[in-house]
Amino acid sequence: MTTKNSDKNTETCKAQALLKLLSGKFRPEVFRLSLNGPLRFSSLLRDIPGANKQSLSAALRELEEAGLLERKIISIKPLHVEYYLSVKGKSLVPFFHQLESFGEI
Amino acid sequence: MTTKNSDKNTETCKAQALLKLLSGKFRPEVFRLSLNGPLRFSSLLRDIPGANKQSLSAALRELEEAGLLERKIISIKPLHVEYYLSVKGKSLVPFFHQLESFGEI
DNA sequence: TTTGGTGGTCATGTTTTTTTGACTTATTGA
DNA sequence: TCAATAAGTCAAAAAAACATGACCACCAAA
Repeated sequence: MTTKNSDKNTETCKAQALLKLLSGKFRPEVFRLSLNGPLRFSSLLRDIPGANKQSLSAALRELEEAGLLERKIISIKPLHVEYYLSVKGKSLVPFFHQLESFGEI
Repeated sequence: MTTKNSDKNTETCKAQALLKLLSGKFRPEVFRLSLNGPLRFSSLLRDIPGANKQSLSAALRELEEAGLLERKIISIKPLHVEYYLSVKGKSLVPFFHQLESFGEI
């Protein structure tokens, strides 16, 4: 088939895009922290060592754009925003567990 | 437990290190191409679109240092080198397949 | 109408990664 | 001895990622 090679390339590109998305700064931390429930921007900033607003913001935005996280304004009083794993995001959980176990090989 | 958090951090760090190793330029391609059997430097250079010697060399060296690839000189005629997946490398195969399927979500 | 809290953005530097092009080593065959 | 081929290395430039500090938007209460 002539499509075989191009299909494979597409797969590789997607795998690479996903890998890149997940491996950027603070992304694994955001991911793992969000396993325990919804997260607020300020708490992430506090809880992730060395995190800064700009990178964290970029991480959250990109993960949201990829459909892995969802963003929800929960209060307008002093303005609260929550980030939580989408269904798609939750489907990556076993992947992360696998990754952590591989890390120990 | 006080160890719980540090354990998780260790896991994250290891996962992150592995993510970095696997997500670098051309690494997923090298990985997937090597599923079909041993690879030569020049064929990788040909088959991976946009690949350049330096980055490819770095990818191969790092994957070898991590124990995922093995390097073998197979001929001394015009000097041939083969790269192939180690046992450890092969153990990552399902992980990559999972990644590729996620890429399509 | 000024202050305070939360959740950001923007412009600018700095650091890390990747690319590029010239050079190297080893071996064979002419 | 000289060219050719495979598999690289090295230094420098270019590009991408990341960090920093200043600033903005929104709303409420004082």
